Amino acid sequence: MTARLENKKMLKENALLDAAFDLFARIGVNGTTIDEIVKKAGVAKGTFYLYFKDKYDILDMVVVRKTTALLSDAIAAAKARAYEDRADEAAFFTGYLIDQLARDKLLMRIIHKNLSLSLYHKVINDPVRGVELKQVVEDFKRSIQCGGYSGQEMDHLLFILLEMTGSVCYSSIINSEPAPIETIKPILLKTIRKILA
Amino acid sequence: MTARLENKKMLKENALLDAAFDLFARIGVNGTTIDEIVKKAGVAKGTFYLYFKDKYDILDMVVVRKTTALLSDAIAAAKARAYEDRADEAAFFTGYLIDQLARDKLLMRIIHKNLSLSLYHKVINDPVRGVELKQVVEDFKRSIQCGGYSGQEMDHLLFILLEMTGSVCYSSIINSEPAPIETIKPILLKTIRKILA
Amino acid sequence: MTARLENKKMLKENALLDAAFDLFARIGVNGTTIDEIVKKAGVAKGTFYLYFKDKYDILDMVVVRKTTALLSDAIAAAKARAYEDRADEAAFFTGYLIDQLARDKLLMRIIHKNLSLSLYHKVINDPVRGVELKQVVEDFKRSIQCGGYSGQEMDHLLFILLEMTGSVCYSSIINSEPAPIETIKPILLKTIRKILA
Amino acid sequence: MTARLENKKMLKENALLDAAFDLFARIGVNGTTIDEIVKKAGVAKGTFYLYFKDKYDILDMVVVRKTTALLSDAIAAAKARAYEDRADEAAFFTGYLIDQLARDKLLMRIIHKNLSLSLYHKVINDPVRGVELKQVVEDFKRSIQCGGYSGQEMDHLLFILLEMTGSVCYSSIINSEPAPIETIKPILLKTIRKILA
DNA sequence: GATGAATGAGTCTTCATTCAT
DNA sequence: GATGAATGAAGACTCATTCAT
Repeated sequence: MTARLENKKMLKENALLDAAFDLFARIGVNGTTIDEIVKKAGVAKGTFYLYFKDKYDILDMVVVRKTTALLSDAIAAAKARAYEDRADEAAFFTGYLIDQLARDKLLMRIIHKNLSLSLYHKVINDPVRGVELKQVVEDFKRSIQCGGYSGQEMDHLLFILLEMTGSVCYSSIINSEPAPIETIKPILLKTIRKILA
Repeated sequence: MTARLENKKMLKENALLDAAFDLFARIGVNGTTIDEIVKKAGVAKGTFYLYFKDKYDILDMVVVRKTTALLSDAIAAAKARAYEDRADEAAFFTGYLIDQLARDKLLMRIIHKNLSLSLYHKVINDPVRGVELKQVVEDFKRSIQCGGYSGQEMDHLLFILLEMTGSVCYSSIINSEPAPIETIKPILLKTIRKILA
Repeated sequence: MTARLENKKMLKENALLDAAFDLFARIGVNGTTIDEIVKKAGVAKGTFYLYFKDKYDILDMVVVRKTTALLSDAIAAAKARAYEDRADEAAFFTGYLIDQLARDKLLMRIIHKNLSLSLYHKVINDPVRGVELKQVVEDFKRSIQCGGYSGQEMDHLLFILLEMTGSVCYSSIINSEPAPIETIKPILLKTIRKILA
Repeated sequence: MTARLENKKMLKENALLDAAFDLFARIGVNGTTIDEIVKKAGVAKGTFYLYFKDKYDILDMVVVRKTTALLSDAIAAAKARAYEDRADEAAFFTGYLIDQLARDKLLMRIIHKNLSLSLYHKVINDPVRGVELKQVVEDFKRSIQCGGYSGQEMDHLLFILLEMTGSVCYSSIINSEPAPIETIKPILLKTIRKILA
């Protein structure tokens, strides 16, 4: 296949992924039909099945793509700062993610509702960008070593922090509950700091 | 209407609620059809619409009922202990809830996936048991007054603790991720203690 | 059965007939459910079936009752005038009916859409008021004897006049099409006069 | 799309329209189900919704199609006769329509029961055949100018004549009430002539 | 590869009718 | 007679998936 044709193929696939992302985030996965996706993408219905098995297949692709892009972005931003202290870098990293998600509510919705652990592993094991991601996780763990948690506990603590951050941000960003993210963010960071103290 | 008839009506409604709870928790709300609910409940299809508007109506009823029962239960257990210290009582309360949810995975699933804030308010404003619930919330807040948070922040902190506990327990109890609840529980409680320190 | 009890029965039946008339005229026969009728009438669903076989049974009753009342009324009004000339009486009779129907659109709707010939015969053969009605018909026929129609033709002409009047009035009264009844009525009467000339 | 495919599409749509026409006329609109229509048309249920919104959508299409064909036909027949006198042409036109409807009872039923004014306007404003139709209406009006009606009244008179003709023919053709159309037709024409005298 | 017409299983929802109380 | 809870057949509509072109 020529590069040009390859390109045309990618165009269709991307159009479908973009359309699906928007509809899933706005209407919800259940409320979205294949018909709406292909119409929004401007391709024929049959074309959908050339690229994806079904609705949940494209959902996974969407989530992986968006999550990878988000994390990749955060890594690049953090690297640009060239922090010497691992803890500072981790803090910046977290804050950066919160800010991104606060800005893009659709992204927040999609990721929080559909990022399962299996998809997370798909992201982390991506041959291209997985390496950097794993590095970030390691850095993060090293930065919290001083909190009084054992090595084994630390893995779990990271998970607790992620779950806490994720679900609190979701409620705050999407529903302004119990308050807008501007109000919640400092309290959240203060709490994280207390945990890591 | 005679008491006997009234009773028969409640039997049908309860059969529907029980059937719906089980199916929602096992198969998921979307995967469950009205047909399955009525078949499991042993009533005719039309009977469903005698008591509920649609699937989401009965879902709300199920969640409210189960949440109310769970909290009511926890309150009774806490009162039986007659704690003098508010913090001790709050700790027991939290632990009791975790244990209950660990024991009943279906309950964990239903509540975590479907307890919205509006439904929470329905529970808390129940004329019969809402009073006690509000008292528990107040007690909890008083018990964490020493954590270095302002009055306003404290409300938000309670929310953060709830979200953290809820989402971590869900993952741990349902998927044993990142570890079984027996492993996670002490780390979670340790973390809460650090936050409130 | 005592008169009092008999009376209570009639109350229910009348409540049902009144409710049905209103709903049929407003929502249409197909759009109306038994449930709505009994709710509006304030009786239990089962009670409906004590008095009527189904929706179309009560519809017939409603139409016969309303048509009989309307014609009875017109006859009484015509008699009160004590016309000497049959043609004058017939003209008054027709005008009276048009005015009544123009005033009561629901009545117009019910009668035009549901007065079949079989129901008309039920009305005309009513043992109590049928005699007067037949007399009116005979009077009418005699009054148009001069129009150049044979005896056989005259029966059919009466029908033509009724159909013309009925369908034109319906459209005019209900939809103001092609113009309001005030505009149409004189043209219609002028036309009838030309036919009978 | 190829002409062949386009053709196959039209076949399905036509099959549905034909099936619907027959069922509506025979069983009535309310008595007819989508299921019966698709079964008779030999297409799948989903196909129905590809072409029509619901039962009332296809009903409108059927009525417009049939009415347009009928009038188109009558115009062609009248033109073939090349009448010099407008009144003669109008008389032929009316008679032609009555004969057609007497021959095709289903057509009579569908048109009389479902040709609303809004649909009539759809027919009359058809870009292809609407022009001729409007011409016929104008010719008709000019032909009755001598009846002693003012210009404004004439519009309404045309409506009165149409309503009279339509409802009388319906009863006579469908129910032979008060007599078969062969008997009624001359009386009806005689009456029309008297009105226009 | 791309298309989009066609399919029909699957679901929801309504409502006339029954019958135990 | 009166009630109204219960029924389940009937019907409308959706939508993922296929396949001939």
